[in-house]
Amino acid sequence: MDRNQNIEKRILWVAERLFLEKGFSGTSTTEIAKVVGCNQALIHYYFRTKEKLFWDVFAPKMEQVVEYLDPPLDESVDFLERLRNIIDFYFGVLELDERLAPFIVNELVMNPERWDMFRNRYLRSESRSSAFKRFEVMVDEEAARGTIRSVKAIDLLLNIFSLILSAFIIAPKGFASGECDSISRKDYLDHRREDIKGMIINGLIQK
Amino acid sequence: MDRNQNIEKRILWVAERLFLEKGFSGTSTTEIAKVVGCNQALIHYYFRTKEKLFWDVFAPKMEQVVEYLDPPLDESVDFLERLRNIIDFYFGVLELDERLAPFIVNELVMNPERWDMFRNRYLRSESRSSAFKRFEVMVDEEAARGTIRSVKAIDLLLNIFSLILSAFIIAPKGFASGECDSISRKDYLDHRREDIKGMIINGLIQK
DNA sequence: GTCTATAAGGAGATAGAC
DNA sequence: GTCTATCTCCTTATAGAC
Repeated sequence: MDRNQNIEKRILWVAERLFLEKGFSGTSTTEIAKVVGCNQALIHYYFRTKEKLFWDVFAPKMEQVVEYLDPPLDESVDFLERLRNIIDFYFGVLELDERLAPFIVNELVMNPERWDMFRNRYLRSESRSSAFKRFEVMVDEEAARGTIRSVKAIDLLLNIFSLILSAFIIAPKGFASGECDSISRKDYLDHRREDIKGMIINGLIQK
Repeated sequence: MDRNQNIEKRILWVAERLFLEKGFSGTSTTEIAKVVGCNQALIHYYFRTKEKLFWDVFAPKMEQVVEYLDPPLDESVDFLERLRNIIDFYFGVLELDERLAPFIVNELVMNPERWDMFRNRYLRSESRSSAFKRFEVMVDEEAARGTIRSVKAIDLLLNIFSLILSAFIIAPKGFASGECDSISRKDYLDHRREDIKGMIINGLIQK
């Protein structure tokens, strides 16, 4: 961290780190101040409340994540390859910062008010639903052509998100009872990514 | 609640409900006392600390969940049918109390010390690992016979747990952006259970 | 066994000096 | 803009009367 940045930015920077690591309620403004190297009153001078600080920290981050919800759809490859790319893409987003998945589940999904706010701010937009519609059309066309079995796009997306999110939530904690203690986290995640792709693709292929 | 039960049991009963609904840190001993109808000091008289109360509440519940980790394996039906039964079984366990999945993620998986404790107490036992070994042998045999594609048992289990847990975590909050607001929660869960079974089974069938 | 009272500490937030 | 001091509230936990 650059100690010469202005304090407001340093507060944002530290708050982001602590919120991600210890959660919102697990982080006190006092602690943020201590790490920043200022006093606790200054946090409130700049951001008034802790909740507002939270949104000031994560609004830009969420914008960025929502950007990612439109993965580049390379039209030159077939549907299954496109799907593989999408999975790689989402997985990659969460891999950029491994604290992101636990954060999303804990602070957004688990917290009704925050989730509503997030949903209204970022998921209800025109571009959002049209992106989903495009995906839906793509899946329906493919099913009609008989290259994949008939599935609803929403179910497919839920399965994909479930598997990817869980890879970062469940697994790091050694859900496998010692099975993945010996291998590195990187290897573990690589393995999960490939297995999830295999799972999804195999589940779609027409028998 | 039977108001005539002894207070110790009523504290356990109330604590369980509040811990499940509002999480451990979101529940104060003061609030538990208020609901029980006694004073807050009594909580500490019986359970000494809040953390000990937590384990006294959930140890029996965890015993029960771990029991369930050995689903009845009906040897008279084929492997895929057995797998369907297993998925139904796990899904049913979480459906018994829908607050259980969020609780497991929030209080156990997300909390390193608790997870270690849970793991050491309940998952590292002899019967636990031998149950997994039996499952592993079953999967390996089936793959060798060629009825399913070759998968590692641990990957299969991770995928199953990921999908089931997420069904209770992600979905209730309307991940689908309005898509599942209109249908009942029961319908939603039924749909997810069937879709997950289809997904897993389809992903296993040999091409 | 159950109570009141209170200790001891931490939280978020604000007032006001500089 | 940054500080100290403080307010108010709430937490877990304990001491001691009954």
